Amino acid sequence: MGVAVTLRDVAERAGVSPRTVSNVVNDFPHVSPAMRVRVQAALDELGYRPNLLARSLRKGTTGIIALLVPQIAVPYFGELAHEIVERASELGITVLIDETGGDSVRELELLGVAARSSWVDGVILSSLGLGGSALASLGATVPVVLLGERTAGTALDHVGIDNVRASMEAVQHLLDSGRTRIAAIGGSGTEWDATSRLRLDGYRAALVAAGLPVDDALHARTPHYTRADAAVAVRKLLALAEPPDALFCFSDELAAGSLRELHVGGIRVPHDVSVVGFDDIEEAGYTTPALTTVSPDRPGIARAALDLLLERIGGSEVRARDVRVPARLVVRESSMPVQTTAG
Amino acid sequence: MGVAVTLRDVAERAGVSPRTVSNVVNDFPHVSPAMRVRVQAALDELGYRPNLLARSLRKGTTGIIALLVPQIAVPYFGELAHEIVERASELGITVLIDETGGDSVRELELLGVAARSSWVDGVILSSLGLGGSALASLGATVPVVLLGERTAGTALDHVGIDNVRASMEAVQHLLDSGRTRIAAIGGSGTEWDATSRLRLDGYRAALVAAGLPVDDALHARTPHYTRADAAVAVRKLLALAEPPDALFCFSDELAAGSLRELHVGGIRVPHDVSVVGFDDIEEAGYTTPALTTVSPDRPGIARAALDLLLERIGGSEVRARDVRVPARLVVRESSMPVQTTAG
DNA sequence: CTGTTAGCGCCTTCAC
DNA sequence: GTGAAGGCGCTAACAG
Repeated sequence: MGVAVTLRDVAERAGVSPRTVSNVVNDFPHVSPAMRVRVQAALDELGYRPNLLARSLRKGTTGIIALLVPQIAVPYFGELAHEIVERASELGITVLIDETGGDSVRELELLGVAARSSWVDGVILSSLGLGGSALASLGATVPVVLLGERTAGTALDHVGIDNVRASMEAVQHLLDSGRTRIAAIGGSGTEWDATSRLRLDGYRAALVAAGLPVDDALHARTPHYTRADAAVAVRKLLALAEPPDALFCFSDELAAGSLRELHVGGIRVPHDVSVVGFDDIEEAGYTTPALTTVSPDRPGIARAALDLLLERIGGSEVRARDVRVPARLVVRESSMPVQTTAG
Repeated sequence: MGVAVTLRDVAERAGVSPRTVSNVVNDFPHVSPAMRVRVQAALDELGYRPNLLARSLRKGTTGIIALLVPQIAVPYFGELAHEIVERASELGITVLIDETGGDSVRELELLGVAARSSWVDGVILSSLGLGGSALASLGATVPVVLLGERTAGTALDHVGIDNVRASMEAVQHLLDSGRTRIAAIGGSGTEWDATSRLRLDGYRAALVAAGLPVDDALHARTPHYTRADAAVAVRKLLALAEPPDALFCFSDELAAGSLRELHVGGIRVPHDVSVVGFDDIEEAGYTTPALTTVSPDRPGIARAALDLLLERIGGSEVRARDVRVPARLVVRESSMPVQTTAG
């Protein structure tokens, strides 16, 4: 497995003390140029690579952060992870990704491990609904930034969008284009799905504001946020005596699944039914028809999350902050006013 | 940041030596039950968590492996990462994910860092085309398993599918359904895209075997494998004097982008043009029409990669192996014989 | 400016 | 069965 070249080996080779070699390696100021050259030569010659493990043990910090997401294969989380990895890389930080499966038990477990094992300097947790009480058991062990909903009360730094507002906007857009029977798709109805609860709130608020009735039959719950879940939901909605003329889906995957199911049912989008999604994943621009969706500022989320985390890691003790990142509605074909989409 | 409870703290608390505590923590055999109980009590009381960093430094192994992929947000890699993370988790291994951007320089750089910094016990590298010569500079520092093409010669363990064969099958399927002007989409034509070269080989071989001419105009290269790349390619192909009646795309994303562009151009799939993709990402089952695609056994890849890697980490010195994982063609609507898809 | 000395927290050979 | 030392490789006090 190759020979481990240590600092001492290099020191001996160069005829100096380990201390001096360390100074050169870490670019410390007070080293004479001549010495620097000499040590550097020995360094190169032996192909020295510092043992990061030993360094971390000594310094008490690793340069690694953990990113905990429900599922890395879910496009939204994949794209989010990409943003975070990219930004972290710029900052010289390595990201360790783990999956929680959206399971709060496993969420806490992983958080606990990450927290106390000293592997990571901090954690970014994209939680589906970790409660504040659950977090109490953790104590203030590692810096944690929460993504998604601020379900942990004000205990943790948080970065997210205004889901209620964004949902209202999306539904308002459907109302503006003349739709009146707008269905909502998504939300498991469990305690651990705070996000969908907020999106549902926004949906209802928009209807109420427009003076429309809130018909519970028009909300189709789904166990998860997948394309497959949407198929079931859409079939149910289409079977109603008064089927909807628009669908507000709580994720783009749900929307994509809905588009497919509508197509299978011979229902034209947006002619017969408009569809709006949520997240603006890459795929949304390439569905048929292209998907109108709520687009959160993902790079902004990554940036804010890392900024907050690094500040905490740096030792900041200010009380938990809540960063609101903008989200805007991207209007594409799936909700275009009907007359403009002859096709 | 919480108080770091060390082994010694626990030892003092229990009135024993650190050695004994260590024995209890690591479930060593020769500890008297009474002692075990006493130490365990102290352990619990103080909330001891071993410092994994120190343990790793001592043992020379971390229980962490690195997964290097071009882009985690690319669905295929996201889904692959999921399989690997899930399987690794079962094995008690943590996965550190990093992105190479498909850049061979960065690939090597990350590999080198991973190799020598002692952070990781091994590396799974999904490379777009790392050359064997490039690897020579690395030396046998860490165990590495290569995914994708076996571009590193026989220096490294490798897991992959038979791209030539799978591509031939896909094209044969198109031929069987009566298509004769079959285009291929994908491949940057650079040195670093071994995968597309093989898929192209398979495509050509199938045509030749069927006695059809290989028309270079029918191969549209793309800079990457994205949906956006496909749009350009499809427009080019449609502008030909004799446009194709089928598209063989080197990724599902290219296929999804193609479907969209064909739709925009008013071309019916599969009536006018059949489309086949590659990878069988989740999305493939939900495009309109649903996508026929080559489906590699992804869990099999994850399993094989981890098995090989763990064996190497365990110290095996056998010469590099090459595991071929099966891939099968999943036929969906986008290539159905025309008469059956009155739509 | 450079060398010496201690540990970071853990595991493990050696004794008892 | 348990205690006492030593060291994994590195960096940070403290001299000099």
